[in-house]
Amino acid sequence: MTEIRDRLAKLNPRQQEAVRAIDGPCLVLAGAGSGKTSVITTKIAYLVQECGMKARNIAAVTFTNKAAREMKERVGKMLKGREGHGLIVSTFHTLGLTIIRSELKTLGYKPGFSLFDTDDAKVLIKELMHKEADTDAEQINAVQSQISTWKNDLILPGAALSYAEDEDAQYAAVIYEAYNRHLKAYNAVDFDDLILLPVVVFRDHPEALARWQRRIHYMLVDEYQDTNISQYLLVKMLMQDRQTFTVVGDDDQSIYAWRGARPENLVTLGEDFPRLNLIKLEQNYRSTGIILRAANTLIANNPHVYEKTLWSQMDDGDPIRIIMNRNEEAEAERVAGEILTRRIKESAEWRDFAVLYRGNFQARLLELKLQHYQIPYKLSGGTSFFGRNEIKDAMAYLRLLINPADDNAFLRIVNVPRREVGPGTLEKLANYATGREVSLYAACSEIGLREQLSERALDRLGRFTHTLDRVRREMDAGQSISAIRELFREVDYEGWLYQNASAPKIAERRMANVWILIDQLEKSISGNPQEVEEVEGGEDMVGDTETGDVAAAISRLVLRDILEQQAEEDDSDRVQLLTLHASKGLEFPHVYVMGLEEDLLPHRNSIEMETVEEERRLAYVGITRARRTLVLTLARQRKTYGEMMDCVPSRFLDELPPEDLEWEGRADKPQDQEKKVARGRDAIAGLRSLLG
DNA sequence: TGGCGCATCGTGCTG
DNA sequence: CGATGCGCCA
Repeated sequence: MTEIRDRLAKLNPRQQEAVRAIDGPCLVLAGAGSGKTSVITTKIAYLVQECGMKARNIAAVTFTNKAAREMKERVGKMLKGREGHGLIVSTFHTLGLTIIRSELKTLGYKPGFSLFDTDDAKVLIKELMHKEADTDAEQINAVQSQISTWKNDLILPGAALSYAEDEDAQYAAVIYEAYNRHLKAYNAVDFDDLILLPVVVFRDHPEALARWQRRIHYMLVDEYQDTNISQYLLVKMLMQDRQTFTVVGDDDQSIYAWRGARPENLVTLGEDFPRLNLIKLEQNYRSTGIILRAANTLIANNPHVYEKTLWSQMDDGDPIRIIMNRNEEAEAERVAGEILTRRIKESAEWRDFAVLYRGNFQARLLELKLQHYQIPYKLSGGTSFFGRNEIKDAMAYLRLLINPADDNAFLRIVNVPRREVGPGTLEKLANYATGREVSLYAACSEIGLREQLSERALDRLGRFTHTLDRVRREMDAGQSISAIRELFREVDYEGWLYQNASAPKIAERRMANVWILIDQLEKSISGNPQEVEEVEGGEDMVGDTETGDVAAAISRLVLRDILEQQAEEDDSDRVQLLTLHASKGLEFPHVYVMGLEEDLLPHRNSIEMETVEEERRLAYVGITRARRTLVLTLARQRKTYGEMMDCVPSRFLDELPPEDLEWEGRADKPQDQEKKVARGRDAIAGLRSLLG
């Protein structure tokens, strides 16, 4: 028996059916813990080893880096030698980036384009809005998220302008148009463009689509319920001719509607591909009977398109414990104490425990308690590294080296460290650049600028651009990383950090962060030069010069594709602290979910927006992460914005089967009474606010 | 130009 | 309560 047949034999009948369905479109409705990752990874191996398909013609797409990494690892174990060569396993965004890189010319972009993260985009939108009127942060956020929504829905500025109904939408559409225009001038794209632009280029250039259709013969999409319209179209376009794909999803785990996900894509798929083969995976291999029952009971409160009932052969296991605490500090204390004792009792490892919560801020108190007990933990979702000013500065330097048209990067660092380039100089420079229709960087070396600026100002700008020009030449000569390191020394970025920091230690730390970033860059360039090969016969192939690799690596840094790898390698034995969103796709023997309170889970915004169903799915995701024991905690009082507030237990607690629950810290009847009164009060307050 | 102090506001989730 | 941001003063 071959290895793959052996592997297949270990799957249950439904899973085998899902693996074997290779001739047409296939939708696998996979409940939590039903082994969907096994199905995807086995299917990839099956396609290669049993069906003779080349790995380079297969693309598996996920939503998170973590999921992509895990899948790569599992497939890597199955495919031997060069069998896996050229296989694409990546996030939607990374795939989009690769497509854009291969179709640059068609799209009208230049090599070395910048990738703007949400912060970069915000800076640009803010500037565009300030030209119109005085604006506050809230308006900026509103416009930014509106633009993002349009891009996710594949609505281009022209369409947005003509469809915009009210004045606000009209205004947002005007900014949208200007925003896109500026991005293009900066030779930059944003996160949403990574999906949108491939769809647009495929739509407008059939030969580009054909190139990629020749490259990808079979597609597998994980977490399909999380796709937005643009992502769905991307898959649909690539697969419309061959109709050979497998998408795996679970509408009960759709928790990203807030960022444009369309779980109804599960239904649309059946309409667009009538031959669709629908396979349900309903056997759960993960959780105890009680945990699974609780999950089923909870989610039964939501409407369903596809009915599905998870079952398991596991024992009932321990009851679910619900621990009510005096306040959020007692809650954190309790969770830390629980983990400490339970680890001994169950002779478990630290890594067997996960603490899940709604918002990252909830982790702060817990961290203190864990530190106090000297419990090792790993905090996930730390976007903090890229939020740091020194990292933003460093990224701006890198971007400007690769892409001189990136005015945003230019403006961030032209005077960092101080070069005595003030607002006056910049305004004149900007006016001149606008008039000449060139970038700020290019404008610096134009003769005409001499009439606008003083000798001194010109000299300062010149020194800045000459330094970067020289570094760029060194990079072209193949000395990228050492040239970059030398650049930071030469501009004395460290000195600037020391000047600005309140303590030398802080400056030291910040400089170390910059070196970490550059080390990562170096590793990723020497480690895997081009993760995905370019399409064959692509006339617009990205040259694989070293600067090209640096450019690609920088983009991947922005996508957090590289740095997390580092964190993951350090898979030491630690308690995992995660948001509920970040926990999707993972499992742990012992799970704690904190803060089961109204306004927190469900989140208050979701109550106001009447999207509590998504919060219920979020709770469902949390519950179904647990293999053996599950503990839900809540606080009677919680400090919000520094003010003590009374909390009401989450409605989701009432939706669990009471006989499987074991309450702690709840005085029986009177407490229930109080709860009802409080909830009534809440409802009245809600009504009042509705009536204005 | 820089440093400090006060005020304001938020704190849901991701690539 | 904390972080950020702005404005005022040196």
